[in-house]
Amino acid sequence: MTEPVETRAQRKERTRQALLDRALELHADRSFASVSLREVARAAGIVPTAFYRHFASMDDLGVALAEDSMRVLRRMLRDARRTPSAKNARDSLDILVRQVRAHEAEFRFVARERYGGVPEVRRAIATELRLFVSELTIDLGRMPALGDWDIEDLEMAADLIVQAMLAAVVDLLEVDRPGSADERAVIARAEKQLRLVVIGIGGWKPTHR
Amino acid sequence: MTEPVETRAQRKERTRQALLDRALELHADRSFASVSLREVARAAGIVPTAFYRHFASMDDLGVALAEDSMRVLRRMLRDARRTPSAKNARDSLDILVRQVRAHEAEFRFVARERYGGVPEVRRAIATELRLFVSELTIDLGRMPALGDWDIEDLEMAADLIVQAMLAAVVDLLEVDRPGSADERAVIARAEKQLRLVVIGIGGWKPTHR
DNA sequence: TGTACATCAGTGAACGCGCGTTCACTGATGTAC
DNA sequence: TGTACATCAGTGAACGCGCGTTCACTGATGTAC
Repeated sequence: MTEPVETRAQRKERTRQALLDRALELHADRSFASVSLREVARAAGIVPTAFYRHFASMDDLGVALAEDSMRVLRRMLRDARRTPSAKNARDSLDILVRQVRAHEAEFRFVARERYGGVPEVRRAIATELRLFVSELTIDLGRMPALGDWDIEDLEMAADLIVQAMLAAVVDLLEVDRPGSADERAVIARAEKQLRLVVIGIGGWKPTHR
Repeated sequence: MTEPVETRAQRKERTRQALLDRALELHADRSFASVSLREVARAAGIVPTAFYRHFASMDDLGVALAEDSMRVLRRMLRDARRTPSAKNARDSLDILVRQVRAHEAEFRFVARERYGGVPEVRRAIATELRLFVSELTIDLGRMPALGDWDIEDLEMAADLIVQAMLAAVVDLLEVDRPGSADERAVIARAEKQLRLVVIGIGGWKPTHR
């Protein structure tokens, strides 16, 4: 008997990942709700009933997908934090665009299912997005100019930035050709919006303290 | 023979409107894509096959719904324009909140289907939303302080305002009890965000001219 | 005003299809001794 | 190292269901004369 190249657990994990990957792919041009369990199983090369060895339902898989996708966003924030130049709008946008292009499917999932999805998926994304805003809030609070801001004001500014950047991501995903004039226009606008918010922050009168 | 109380055309229009209304209701707690033709027909009190007398498909009905819903948004902008005090953030938010509460279903449709919907619906909403931003851009351009702004910069600011306010609408729709502390927090944050953008606009250095 | 015909919103039977889910199973991998 | 048994990822047949869509129809409303 030759040693097995893969343990049973590894093989199972590979199938699970295949289900997630194929589901994300099938989601590219329609809503997640319209992707069926049978389709995903077929695409992953297993029989429909074997799906249940990995997820209790498509909703369950959707939640896993939401968590995986948000992990990509959070990693991006951590990257940005490690890049000292990321304090200026252009470089921050650069990081964002690079991440979006490297993880189109994940960003598309978050953008599309944030509001349109199954309640369970929507809740998972909302939770993760709130964590994301919290992290950004803390980052903002560390900036010397913002040290005396009320926490609620900081959060409000972080939220505005996240909303604007997420909207830019959606536009970016709808651009047909990366590198086109359309794409440059979207990036330029997002950069201006970011700068506009930063100017607003500079002129803001903190609520109290 | 007594005179008919309603002409055939009027009756047909009533059924058509019933289909739209019921579809919007059924959409309240799930995605539009998961509302079936048969459900809508059933709710409107007609047989499934009679649906085709009014719309070619559910996608077709969805586009009609998108147009109707966006009409509500545009009417709101026109209302705001007629209200002189609407130049301050608090009063603008007031108008928005009142409109959202008066037309929850329509706002919910726009918010949820903007990204998640069937391509055709998404395109319809995107088109109408672009028109909406254009109108707001023109309004901004009329403000004396902004007379020398580049049109692209104005549009960028209008877009940021619309994105932020639409995000506030979504939060508003997810608040369970109108008038609750949650609702007041959402409104307060949206108002601050609007003021932050206005401050940003005040400090903006126009691109050229 | 009365009659004959046209229009057309809504009916009801029927279809084939893909869906999620159940169930008893198989056979390779893993474990205990 | 070899044997006997347990585990469990994946199989395949089967189910009932709601779906969108077709078709020929009905009967009230509308129109032409």
